Amino acid sequence: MEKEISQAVIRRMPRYYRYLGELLDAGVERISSNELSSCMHVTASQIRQDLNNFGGFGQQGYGYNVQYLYDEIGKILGLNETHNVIVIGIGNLGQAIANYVKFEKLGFKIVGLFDVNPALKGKEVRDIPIRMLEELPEFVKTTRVDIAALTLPKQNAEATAAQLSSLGVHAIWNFAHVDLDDVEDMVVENVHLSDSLMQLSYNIANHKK
Amino acid sequence: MEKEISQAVIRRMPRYYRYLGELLDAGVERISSNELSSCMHVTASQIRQDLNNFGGFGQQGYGYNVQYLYDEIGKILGLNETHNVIVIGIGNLGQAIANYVKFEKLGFKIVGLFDVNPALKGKEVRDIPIRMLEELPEFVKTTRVDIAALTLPKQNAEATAAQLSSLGVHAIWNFAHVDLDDVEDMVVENVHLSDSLMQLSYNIANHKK
DNA sequence: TAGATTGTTAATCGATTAACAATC
DNA sequence: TAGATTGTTAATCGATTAACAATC
Repeated sequence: MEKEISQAVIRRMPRYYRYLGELLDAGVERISSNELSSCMHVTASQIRQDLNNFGGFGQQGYGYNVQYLYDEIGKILGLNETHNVIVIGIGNLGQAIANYVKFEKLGFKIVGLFDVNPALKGKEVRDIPIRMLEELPEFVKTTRVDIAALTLPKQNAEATAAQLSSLGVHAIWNFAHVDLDDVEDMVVENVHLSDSLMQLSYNIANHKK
Repeated sequence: MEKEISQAVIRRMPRYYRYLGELLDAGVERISSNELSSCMHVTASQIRQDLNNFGGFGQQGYGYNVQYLYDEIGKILGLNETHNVIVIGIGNLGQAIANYVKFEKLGFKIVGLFDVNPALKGKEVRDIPIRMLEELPEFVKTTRVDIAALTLPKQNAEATAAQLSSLGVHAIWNFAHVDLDDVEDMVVENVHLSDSLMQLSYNIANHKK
């Protein structure tokens, strides 16, 4: 890979993927950057620039083959590989994620659930038993874990992240309201729900009438 | 308000708010943009630029008073007002949101829960009864609703959004995996969890070793 | 007053858009 | 071949960083 691709581009890729999926479902075979532009409300120029970061997927005079482009973007996003996911912190949000079937369709498979609350021990979510966090080191010895979803109180997030790193788990989907940028050798994707809600609140207050 | 403030700036405000809150908890009274810069991993220049979009909150030679700046950012984000929130779609995610106490501390109050599934009718989450979606028009007549959280299948999202608009609810916190940009007179904040997961997947695959 | 640090202007950098030659 | 539409270079726009005068 020559040049680093900006996160601004990466953020748009899943959206392309979604629209192409819908076009596929609708039976559309080919599409031009211009047509895609008008349904996605982005410029055709941006679409072509974004895609050409990864290669030339289109054909002059024709446009893009929807199925082909969909598959290629899937590969770019790493969706050709299955990802094993564990969820740490089985409160409401942790359960919601464990239950979200949609993720499995994208190749993200929940393989383990962990909590520190003994009352939850052995309970199941979608046939997956809740284990105690202390069993984690043992667990990762026998099961590959690609991603840990952290849905736990922020007080415990940093220590857990550090432990995960030492156990060889190097990607975190972080729902705890704390930054984990400092963790050694870790890829982190943050979902800060309260930040999102505050943004909404700002935009409500400053909505141009 | 003179010039529009960019969403890039707005996105950073909740993060400032969080760090200042933590400094407050730690008993810190004043802080310079430089100190804040080093703990937040952003440039001091950006901090000062961001803040000065909204006014001069600091003092030369002193820095910023933490409590004052915290309060001011809270006001900027509209957190001085209480927001009444309804949740539409009481699956796992809807329940998780209804249960998330943290939001109440920020002034977001869950006032109603709605679903289309009759089996849920009358069940309660944190003392709030689940109502049928058809009761929504009646409900908004008696209760102010500032924000609707949409945690429902994407098939129903667009129609529900349109209905909300017609009922006078003009802000949506959207968890459905569909874009709602076209809805008349509506402020939308999207939380696309699967997009976020795909971004993580990309960054795992392209993590520089 | 001297030192520190802001608020703000200017310079740089990067991302988006426009234009067009290449080519299917 | 003519028409369409890409891939890509150049132009523009906006956001970030640097610099410094203002001032507490």
